[in-house]
Amino acid sequence: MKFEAVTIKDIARALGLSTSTVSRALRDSYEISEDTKKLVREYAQEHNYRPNPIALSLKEKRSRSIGVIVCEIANSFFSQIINGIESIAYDKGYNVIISQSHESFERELLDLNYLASRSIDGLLISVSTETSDFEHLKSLHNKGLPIVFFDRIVHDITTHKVAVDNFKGGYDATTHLIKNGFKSIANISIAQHSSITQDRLGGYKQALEDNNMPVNDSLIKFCKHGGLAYEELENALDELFSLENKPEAIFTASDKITTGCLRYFKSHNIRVPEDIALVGFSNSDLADLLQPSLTVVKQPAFEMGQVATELLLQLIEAKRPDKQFESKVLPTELIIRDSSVKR
Amino acid sequence: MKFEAVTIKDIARALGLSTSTVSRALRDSYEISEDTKKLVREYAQEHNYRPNPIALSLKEKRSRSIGVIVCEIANSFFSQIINGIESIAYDKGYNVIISQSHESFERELLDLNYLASRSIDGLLISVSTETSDFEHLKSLHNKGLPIVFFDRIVHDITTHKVAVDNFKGGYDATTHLIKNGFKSIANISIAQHSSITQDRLGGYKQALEDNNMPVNDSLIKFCKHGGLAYEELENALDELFSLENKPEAIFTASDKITTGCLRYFKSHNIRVPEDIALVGFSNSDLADLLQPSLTVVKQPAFEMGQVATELLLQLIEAKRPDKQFESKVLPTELIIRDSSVKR
DNA sequence: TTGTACGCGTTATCAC
DNA sequence: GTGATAACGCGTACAA
Repeated sequence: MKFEAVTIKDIARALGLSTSTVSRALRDSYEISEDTKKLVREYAQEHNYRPNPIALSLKEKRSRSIGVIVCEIANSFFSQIINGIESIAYDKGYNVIISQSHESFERELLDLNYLASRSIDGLLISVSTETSDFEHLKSLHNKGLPIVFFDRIVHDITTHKVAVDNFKGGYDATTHLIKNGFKSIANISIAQHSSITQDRLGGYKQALEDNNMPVNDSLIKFCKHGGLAYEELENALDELFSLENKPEAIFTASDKITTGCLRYFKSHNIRVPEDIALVGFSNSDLADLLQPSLTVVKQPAFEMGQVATELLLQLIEAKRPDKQFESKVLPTELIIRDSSVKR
Repeated sequence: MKFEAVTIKDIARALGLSTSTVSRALRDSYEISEDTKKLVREYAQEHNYRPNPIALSLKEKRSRSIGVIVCEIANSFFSQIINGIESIAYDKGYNVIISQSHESFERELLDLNYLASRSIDGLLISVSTETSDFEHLKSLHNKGLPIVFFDRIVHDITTHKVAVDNFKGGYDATTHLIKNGFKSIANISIAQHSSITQDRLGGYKQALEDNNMPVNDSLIKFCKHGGLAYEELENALDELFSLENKPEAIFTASDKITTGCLRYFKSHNIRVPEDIALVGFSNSDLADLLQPSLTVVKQPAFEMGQVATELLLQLIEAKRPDKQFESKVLPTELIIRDSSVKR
């Protein structure tokens, strides 16, 4: 803080002691007499002494802050994750510094640079949809920066990872559509190379195969930029709806894309589920209140944030570099509502 | 970062110079010869030297980080605000440390304590709905911590403040309902003492009066805890619907309360707007996709975050303590959709 | 039981 | 034009 805080030196001067005595008294060292301790403690209490975290950081070569990079804060899924991150970090006395990549690789590089320059002790990251080159992360990781990946994983880098069972999420959603009688089922995901796309798409394909249905590539669309810009999704949907074999249902693999579809349908007077059914990954609080209420694959976002943070802090506070890394897989939940059920 | 970063000392040793020379060379001091500068710059570049922000903080007695306290991150309105805050802070090289009060006074005290102990240079806060005692903030403010209030303002403390024209927002929403033929109009807000409640309720009352309609206190409800718990809102609605003179419309004064009403109506099979009309403050991205699409009073949240941050940084970086404080008032926008219009 | 001196990384001041 | 030194706040090895 800008205003003058009480320092150990101030206390020492006021009490006619040396700074080391005061320091030790405050840390309840066995070397200090009870009388002195009491004196110091009372003075410190009264003047609201707080150790200066910056001085401590400099000394200990750790900042007690962790960096977080997500594509967007203003997105239910990620804000719930951040909530989970904060809940753990706060308890352990760590700062959380949040940066947004806005799904841009370039911006992710800037963020990373910024965070590195802020001396973070560790990094939690869900890589941007554009990111397919991981050198920037590898380089930092090799220099010793503890990293934990969550949501969108980087397989190339060996460290802790936390995600949901994306394959099963995709499989369950697609199976649900099939069981409800929908024949041609489209899939819209973020960039093709993303780990979540790979897994969710894999589940989608497996479900089709298990039900002896063909996998039709013209029904599979990717939004390279994560559908952050509506136009991107609009193009994909325009293409799907101009197909001879129009889809009867869509499985969408991200929050933004899911709600974007609803918006497209509304503006094109396409009825859900009569004209087309919809199941999508979404953590929106409002899914039950939408028109129609939305069948979703929901992720335990809060827990994901918590688990990732616990792993990161464990990594940071480990005495000897750990060589055993975990890849935690959390369950998804299929919540069935009106958007996917024929009336 | 945990891993060893290159320091000025390292460069000095490697180049056979003194640390002061290196420091000056890097800062392009006129005292240093071009040759030396070039030598130092190249070495620094090559070894990716970054000044240690912690050491700088210690020296400059400023942390280049600002604290933010909001009730919740996972709320469109506040996540948009945080977006605005980050956009400015990032540009100016400041960290943003976010804490959530979860609408609890006690938690707000803890947050404040935590942030103060992290040596923030300034504070942006929208006080919790429970907060009616401002001594904790006054005390920090008096000690010299720059504070800017946004959204939920504290009038008792003289500093910069940023909010929307809440009175007009309430007035416009209520007037809109009146013009659409609704007679008995209820109002549900967060805690009565909150600045936004005062202003929005004021606008509501004024609109009624301007249209020669009575203000009926039994139609005015407060959610002391901000409606974070659904039960609180449920009770308020139960009471409203058991009135002899049931409301024909509701004006809700916060995001959580607005969508909570929709949820209540849905579970009670109350049709909107046939059985009851609804207009509420909300910044949800999904308001247009809800059932029914929601008439909202929308706030320029992103801008609010930006303006508040600009004012705070101005305060922090001011040479001499400013005595001229601004209270910025941003416009609200009434977006009319189906929830408030008789069919 | 208490005090002195040093180092963390940086810059400002003073000296040469 | 360059170097040595002190200072920011803290904890601790070493000295007394």
